[in-house]
Amino acid sequence: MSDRSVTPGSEASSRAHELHRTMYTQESLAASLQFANGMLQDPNSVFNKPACYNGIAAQHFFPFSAVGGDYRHPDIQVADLSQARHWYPFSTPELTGQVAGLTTAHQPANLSPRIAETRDQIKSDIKTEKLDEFSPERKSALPPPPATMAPGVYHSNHWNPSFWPGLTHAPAPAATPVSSSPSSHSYPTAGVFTTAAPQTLLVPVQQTSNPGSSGSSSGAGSEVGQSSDSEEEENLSTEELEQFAKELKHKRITLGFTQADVGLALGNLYGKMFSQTTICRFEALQLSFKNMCKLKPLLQRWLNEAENTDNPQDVSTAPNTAPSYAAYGRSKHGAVLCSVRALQTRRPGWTSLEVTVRGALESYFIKCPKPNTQDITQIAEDLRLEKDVVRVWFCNRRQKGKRLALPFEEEGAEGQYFDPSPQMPLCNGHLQTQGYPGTAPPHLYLPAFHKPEVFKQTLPQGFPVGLGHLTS
DNA sequence: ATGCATGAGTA
DNA sequence: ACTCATGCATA
Repeated sequence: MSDRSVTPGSEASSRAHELHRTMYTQESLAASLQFANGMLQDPNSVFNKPACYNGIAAQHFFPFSAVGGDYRHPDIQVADLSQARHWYPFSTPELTGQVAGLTTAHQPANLSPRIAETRDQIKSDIKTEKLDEFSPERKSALPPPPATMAPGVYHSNHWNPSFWPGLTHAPAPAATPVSSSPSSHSYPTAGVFTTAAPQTLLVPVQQTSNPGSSGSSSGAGSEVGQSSDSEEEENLSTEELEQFAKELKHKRITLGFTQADVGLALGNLYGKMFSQTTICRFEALQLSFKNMCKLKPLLQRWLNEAENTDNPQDVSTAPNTAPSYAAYGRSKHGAVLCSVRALQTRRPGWTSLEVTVRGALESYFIKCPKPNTQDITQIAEDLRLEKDVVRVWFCNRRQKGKRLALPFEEEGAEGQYFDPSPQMPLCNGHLQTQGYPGTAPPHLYLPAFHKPEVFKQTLPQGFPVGLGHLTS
């Protein structure tokens, strides 16, 4: 423990300027009854297909949140709604308190995803609600959300479709109807969901398609919504995905759903839950193309359902009685948490690196994005961190790098972007701090010089890229 | 919205 | 040991 710098809040300052508008606590909510048995399968096992895409070309991230930023317009009222929905106060396990199987009836019975009271009210309550929202009736009869979102508020000028040149999509096992798909086996623990509480699903899962109303979505309407059971995102274009992401966000907000709602709704509808994080990243185009393609059909269908039903909440989380999503999250060991205690305990392995440490890691990363074991050991020693922490940090940094890689490129420039995951030789020689032997030829990996903007997003605010002890 | 983490699949 | 998909915890 001594080698970890646990400094919660250390990031606050660096990100504060970006978070000023996010005044809410994480939106989160209860899962639906059918999960009460605590058998949530590991999401990863559901879709994770081998899909041989390796190397850097394998995964193309959308460079940045093309959608997200559009909602920051102060003059767009809806923006508030994007954060709003907190009718599910139990964002945390401790509040939910319920563990699968222990109890399933503490959740508000009829949580409507509608926009509640006034935004002001919502905001003012946010902090306090966490503690007093066990009242079942609360928000059960919220008025429908004002669908006032102005079309056209989305401009993702930033995102350049060309980031996914010639991508060979990835067939997605996706959107498998809860109970009758040939590919239903894709859901390992399908059994749990097959019963997907028919009652909570007022909308026929198999329906389909087409929703005329939501059609906008992929304007091309190409892939999705076709057949309920086999939505293979074969020919999704980047434009379609981008468009869909916008549409999803827009409509989700208009309908009064939070990202967490959507994630849970997918679980209710299709047996595959997703976290707020994933939905957020989807909307922000921060997932790999392949992943976007995989999720799109599910989201498309949810959207269709949500739009075509009179009771949006029906396609929502139907959260009445289940433990929060968190309760089903993977524990540090990949197992479903099964005790209140566990739920209330903070993740043991969580490491919060100090800003300076992060900066140092960033510097190391600039010099060598892919340190070998020895490098990692060295870095760990230098920074007094556990090797695993360092290793994971680099893994995540590389992953993140892919998302930040192409923000400013224009069409046809794909080849020159900052390559975040080069199969480059290890940079032993670059970590000179300790002067340990290195053999790899020097490779220039100083994106900061090429993409200053990228680093603005990466480095802690005000952090000097060049650390003193890091001779470059 | 994002940092740190897990775990499956893969090379 | 890495990539990738994904999520908890937190800002």
